[in-house]
Amino acid sequence: MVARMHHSASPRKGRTGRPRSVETDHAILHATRAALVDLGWGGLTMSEVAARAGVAKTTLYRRWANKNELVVDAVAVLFDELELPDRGCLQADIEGVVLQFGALLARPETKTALMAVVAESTTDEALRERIRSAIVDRQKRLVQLGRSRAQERGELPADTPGEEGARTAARTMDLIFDVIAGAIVHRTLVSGEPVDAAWGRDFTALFLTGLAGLGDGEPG
Amino acid sequence: MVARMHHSASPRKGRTGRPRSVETDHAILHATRAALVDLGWGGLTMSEVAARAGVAKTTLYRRWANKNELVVDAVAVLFDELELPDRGCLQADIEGVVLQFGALLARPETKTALMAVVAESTTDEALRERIRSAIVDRQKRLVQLGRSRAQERGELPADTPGEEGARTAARTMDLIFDVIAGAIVHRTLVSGEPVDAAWGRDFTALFLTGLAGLGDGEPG
DNA sequence: CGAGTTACGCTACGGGTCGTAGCGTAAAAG
DNA sequence: CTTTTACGCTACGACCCGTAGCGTAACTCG
Repeated sequence: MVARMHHSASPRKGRTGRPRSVETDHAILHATRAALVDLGWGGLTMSEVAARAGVAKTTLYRRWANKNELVVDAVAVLFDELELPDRGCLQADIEGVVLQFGALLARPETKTALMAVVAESTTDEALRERIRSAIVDRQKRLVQLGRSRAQERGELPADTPGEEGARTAARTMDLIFDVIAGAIVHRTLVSGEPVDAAWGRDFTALFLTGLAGLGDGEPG
Repeated sequence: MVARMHHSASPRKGRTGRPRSVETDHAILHATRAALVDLGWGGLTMSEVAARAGVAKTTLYRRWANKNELVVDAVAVLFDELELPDRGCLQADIEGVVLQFGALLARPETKTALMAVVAESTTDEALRERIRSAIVDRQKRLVQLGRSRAQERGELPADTPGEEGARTAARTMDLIFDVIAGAIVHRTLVSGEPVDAAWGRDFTALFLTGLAGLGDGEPG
């Protein structure tokens, strides 16, 4: 993890000179999200963000090298909202996190920004790493938590001990994550349909029992 | 479906004047994909595409209003490759289409372009519609085909007749589509991992039998 | 307190892209 | 040959990018 000189790793206590204003940090990130809502990704400019934040454009470039990194940080904090309260059973936990993530993606700033930076990350390795540490890892924690919680309840088989078991467990985690997050993202952004309670039930049913077991449930 | 005057709806036989060159069409779309590979979405410019295609920049703007629409059309033809040969059983059919779609998304031009235009489409309704008709609908046809094929085999229950049954069938189709496509896209673009045979098997198992039935299969 | 150090605002700049207008020419239909 | 449309070329104003230079503000250390 290379500690760039960008943004606030920590105020570096033994540091001389005028410190960076954290208020300015927040103002910039907030202005970025607001501009994202109004203008979308393509219409977003550094000048616009600077103007909205009441800050000189040079101040932006002292903290972020380009638009991509700025937007990642601006959006990343939104993912802190994600939580996984214990709802008693695996099905309820999944439905809960699906609706949460769906609501997060329904917000115009995340909707617009997330796919754009992911697209850019395909040709920018540093950006990909920033996205991973700032966003993806936070989501994955939830998957891990939900899975181990279900294992404690006996709803899922415990991991096979040993190196091989750890590998398959990791693979399963990755698969689960891609399926859940991918479906929600695709539903929201590509299909353009809302992730509501009904869809959350349908998805969870498919996810838990598979395609074969689908449609055997209640009609409502 | 508003018929824009853009690109080639059809040569309009009873039309006077010099016709548009279809070679120029292809040259531009090909140049767009090539430039996308080399420069990525952010680095792509209309001037660059025009130069690569050996065409005046004005010719580009006579056919496409902006970068987004050009890229959608340039990438859309790649989705024509998708097919669904009958592999005998539902599981094999799914694994096949998963690998196909994964291979398509592994190509740098699709990888880079797809998410970018989807991101833009969140603030551009016309672009969204263009994506839907040019890309999404082609994929959805495969889902429909695979499902009805499985129903004929008796692997899936037939649709309930009547209006209500049609609605739930449509909902199920949408759900299936979002889950499959979403997982592949997420795996490829966000997680940055390949959609290979092993992952295809794992995903299909999860998709068919659900999370509960996962891990009971063969260890290899 | 003053010296050193860093952050900030402001202005200005070269370089690049955008999307369009204007014009002359090329290729089709009648 | 006339009409109509497509094409290439040039030029243009508008905008954004990212940086340099400079004066000032804020904080630390001696």
